[in-house]
Amino acid sequence: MKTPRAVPAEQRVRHPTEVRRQLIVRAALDLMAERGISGVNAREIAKQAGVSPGTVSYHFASVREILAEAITVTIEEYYATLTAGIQQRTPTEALRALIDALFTDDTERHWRLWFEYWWSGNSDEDFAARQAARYADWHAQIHAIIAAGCDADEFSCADPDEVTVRFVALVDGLALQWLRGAPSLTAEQAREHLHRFVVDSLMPAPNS
Amino acid sequence: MKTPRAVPAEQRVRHPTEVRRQLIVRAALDLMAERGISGVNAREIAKQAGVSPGTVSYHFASVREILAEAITVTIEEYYATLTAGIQQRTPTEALRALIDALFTDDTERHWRLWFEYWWSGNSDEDFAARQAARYADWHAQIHAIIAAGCDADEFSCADPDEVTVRFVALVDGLALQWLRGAPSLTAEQAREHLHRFVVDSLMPAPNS
Amino acid sequence: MKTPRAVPAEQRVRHPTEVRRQLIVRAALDLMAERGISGVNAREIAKQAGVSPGTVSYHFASVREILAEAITVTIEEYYATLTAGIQQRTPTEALRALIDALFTDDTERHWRLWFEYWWSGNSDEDFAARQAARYADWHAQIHAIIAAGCDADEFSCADPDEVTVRFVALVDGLALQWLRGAPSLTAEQAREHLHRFVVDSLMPAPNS
Amino acid sequence: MKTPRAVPAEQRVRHPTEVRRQLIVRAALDLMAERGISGVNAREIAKQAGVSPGTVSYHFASVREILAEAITVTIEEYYATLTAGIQQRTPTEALRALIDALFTDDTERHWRLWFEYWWSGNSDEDFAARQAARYADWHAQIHAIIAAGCDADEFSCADPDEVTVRFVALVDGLALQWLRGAPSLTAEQAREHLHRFVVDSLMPAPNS
DNA sequence: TATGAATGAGAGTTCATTCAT
DNA sequence: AATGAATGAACTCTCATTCAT
Repeated sequence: MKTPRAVPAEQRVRHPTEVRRQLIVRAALDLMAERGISGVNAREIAKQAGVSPGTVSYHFASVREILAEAITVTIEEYYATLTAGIQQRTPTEALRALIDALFTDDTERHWRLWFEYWWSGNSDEDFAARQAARYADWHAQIHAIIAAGCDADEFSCADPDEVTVRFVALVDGLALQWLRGAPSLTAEQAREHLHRFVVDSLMPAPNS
Repeated sequence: MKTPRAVPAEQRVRHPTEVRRQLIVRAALDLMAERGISGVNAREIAKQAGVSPGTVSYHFASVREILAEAITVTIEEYYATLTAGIQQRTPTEALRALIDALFTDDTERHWRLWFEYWWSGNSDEDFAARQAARYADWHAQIHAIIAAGCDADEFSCADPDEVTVRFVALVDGLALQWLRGAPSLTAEQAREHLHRFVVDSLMPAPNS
Repeated sequence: MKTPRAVPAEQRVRHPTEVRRQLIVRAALDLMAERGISGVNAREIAKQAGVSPGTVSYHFASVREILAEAITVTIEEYYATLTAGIQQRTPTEALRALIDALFTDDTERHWRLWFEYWWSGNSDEDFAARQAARYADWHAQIHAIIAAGCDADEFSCADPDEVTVRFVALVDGLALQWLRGAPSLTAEQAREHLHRFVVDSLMPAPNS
Repeated sequence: MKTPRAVPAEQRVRHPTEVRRQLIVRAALDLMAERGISGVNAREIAKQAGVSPGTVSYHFASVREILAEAITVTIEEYYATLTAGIQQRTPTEALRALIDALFTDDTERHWRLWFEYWWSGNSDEDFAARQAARYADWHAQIHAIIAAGCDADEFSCADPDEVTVRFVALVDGLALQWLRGAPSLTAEQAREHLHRFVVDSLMPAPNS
């Protein structure tokens, strides 16, 4: 998860723009995870990336752009991880895998960056639109799994829409408590709570 | 050791420190609600409060202190409002009143400031400790209502702790979706969802 | 040597201007000795004196004036101490007493303040004139003792003026090394050096 | 996170850091000599150096650092001048050359800056350590000349250590009187006094 | 493509002084 | 005589951005 901090300094390499952009974005991500968004500035990004401030400006129009790009990358990677665990399983297994992937030590960084960035006031319209779409996707994916489970009689659900909203809200709310750290909720506890929620809401006692 | 300036005075209004501090905090809150936390600075606070920058520094040691104070005030007021609606009611009525008070246009500002400040990295240890205590209070209050309802046989609940955690997480998660604005959840929908959650979790069908 | 830091705060007393001025000057001296001249400001002087900033401004036209007054007081006291030890003695005893009074732990504060203030750029013409007169006095006093010793055949000196200049310069130079602290010269060593100087220059071997 | 400004550029001159640092230090020295240390600030240094305030900050971490560097340069140059006149001479000639180099109109600026800075409270530990070493060097150099003179029978001295301390103190004390300007001692008189001191202390009448 | 010295507006903070009370 | 809230210019330092090389 940590980008190596290679800073040759003497033998500076020329990279195609896309490669250099990625290196800079990775450097920015490391800094953001370490010091928080307000602790990141152009000079530090340049130093972390092993290039001069001019190089950073050459490849990006502004620091804002770097941060937005970095957050986008973080979220893409996170969703890719989540989605990867879902494919080709029964709905029950899919939900279990999803919940287990949501809160891990690896994902804490993603959640933290995401929350912090969201409220930092740095997001522009373009970015907001993309994230809204991403969030709708996430919502739809949960809904699809639940609906499939209902269809296959794995789940017994009166209202899949209702359960979806509740599930998504619960995920965000538990994440918040987890990151906030008080009254301390561990990643494991958050996962267990979600598993219980699935059982309670979608798998009622067979004799009822 | 440099010669200082004269003071025109015009129409100086004098206030006791406590009054002036409150005026400055209110000015800061207005700015924070309008422009976000990163859009607030000492000069603007002074202008908004109708005083000179020196006056702000006279009453507060730092801008950070103003922001922390402002957020504290916001939260205190919000919790006071919530708590006011709870007293002297049956548990069922108390929960209903609480939910209706949680998401209103008035409270949006509180939620927004609260989230933004939380992630801004401006909070110090002292502040964090106070907020953790406040959050624990909130948790305890919900738990008390639910437990009282169970004791009075208004609610039927297997595990009050479980329900409390779920309720609190749901509140935060719905608030997040509401403020985030995508996929747009209105305050009314959030309230309705919570009301349904109470019915589902605490008031099962009587014949069961 | 330390002014007590009485700060009643509740029961503030009214003092005649001269008394209040002295209290403020003493407070300023304590601060100057403790933190150096650049570490002293109007607010701190007021706090140390147990009065409000306004009171300081009421009694003094400027901070500069307080500092000048404070240094003047310091020097007056120092010279009074030096002079006290000289009266009614033989020239030899007078010089000995003088040298012993020059460098003591008590006088370090006086020297330090004096040097620091001298170079701080705060001295105005009025102050400079008074200090020049004071310095001429000091010079004359040394000269008088030496001349008296020569007249009384206690000292054998070819040129009293010459010896006076050398003695005065030596005093200042040793003080500088002492305060500077490197290569460490103690107060005792400085005194001994001056005593040897007196013997060398004014009391040659009787058989020569 | 605020939008920055454009740069007019006009006639920007670019220098390697080391060159620019020296130019800034020279500018600071000019100001210090003219207005005293307390009259120097970052803005003025920038203006004097013909650069923007930002450029000053780019090359130095703080104003303090500039002042310390400036004083160091001053002292280095002064000692270099003194030392230059000493080499390859007899001890007698060396001392004469040294004394003549000590007090000249050129060196007044060095003495003044040195004294002023010493008491300004701006010096840090690092600086103090370096200056202590420099002062020890100076002491050692005087001692070496005197000892060489004694060995070569040019000087007749009972105690070279004693004479060294006295010589160094005399130099500082005379400098103080010279710069202080009251009771006015000229550079020429100071030099003459030191020459007489050398004759008195190290070159007694041949018949003794 | 990459550099890094240069920019300058603006940030937070300090502080001697004023003046209504 | 004493207060202390208020002032505002001036301070040092930051930093995203520019541009000649």
